[in-house]
Amino acid sequence: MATRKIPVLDPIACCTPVRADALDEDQADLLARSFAALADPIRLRLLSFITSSAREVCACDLVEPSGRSQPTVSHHMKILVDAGLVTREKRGLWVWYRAVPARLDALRAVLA
Amino acid sequence: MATRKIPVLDPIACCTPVRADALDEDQADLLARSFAALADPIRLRLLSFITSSAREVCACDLVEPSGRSQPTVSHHMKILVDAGLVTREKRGLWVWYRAVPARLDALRAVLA
DNA sequence: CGGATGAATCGACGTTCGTCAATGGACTTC
DNA sequence: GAAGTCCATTGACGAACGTCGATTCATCCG
Repeated sequence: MATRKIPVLDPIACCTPVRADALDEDQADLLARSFAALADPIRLRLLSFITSSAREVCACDLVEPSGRSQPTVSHHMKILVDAGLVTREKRGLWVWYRAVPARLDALRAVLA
Repeated sequence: MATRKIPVLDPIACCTPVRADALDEDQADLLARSFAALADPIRLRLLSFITSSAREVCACDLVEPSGRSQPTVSHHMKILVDAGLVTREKRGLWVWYRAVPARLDALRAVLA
């Protein structure tokens, strides 16, 4: 397959800020999906656990502090990964998550 | 009543960015509510209609371009107002909405 | 007062979401 | 290869959400 697999990232990074111009339906739909990933307190905390750590974070270190079951945490992490806010890397038996600063920058730019 | 009626605004403006420190549950809850207001394409478009206009916007001018019924638009505007992103002012028979730039700034700061 | 108008509220409906227990899959170790 | 560990997926359930038609509320104007 020759096609790039990052269909969600670019349209947001390039679209005009909310304050400058009215959004069309497609832009609004993409952005809404991104903000929806941030619209849950558990996901915000999971994200902050990762972003506030200098490097990456193991999935096993997210369950206990989040106060949710392992399947629930896995579910929320999938949503964050699908939104492009976090990357997932499996090494051996463990999974490691990293933040995607550029993605946060892009969302921040939309609110300018 | 002597109590201030802006319980949602301040805690967000003063909380630390997601990238710097882990959020506690209360912070995460407040922030999630704010982002949830942005997590719907109709609301994002309604907000952009207002922010992209220099001044205020009449409620009657939001129904047709949004493509939703009047009760639905009213419902979404209430959510935006409750989130502090927009102010609502009734003058005579019409209702006028204004953006709250400081609120967008505060949310932007959280993603820093 | 009485009719007209713009917007909020209500009631109902189908859809999506957050959650967990149970299960399955991938990988390591013995 | 058998047992064990970590994580994802499935299935089910109640709660919350988005939507609209009908109604109510507030305001203006004869």
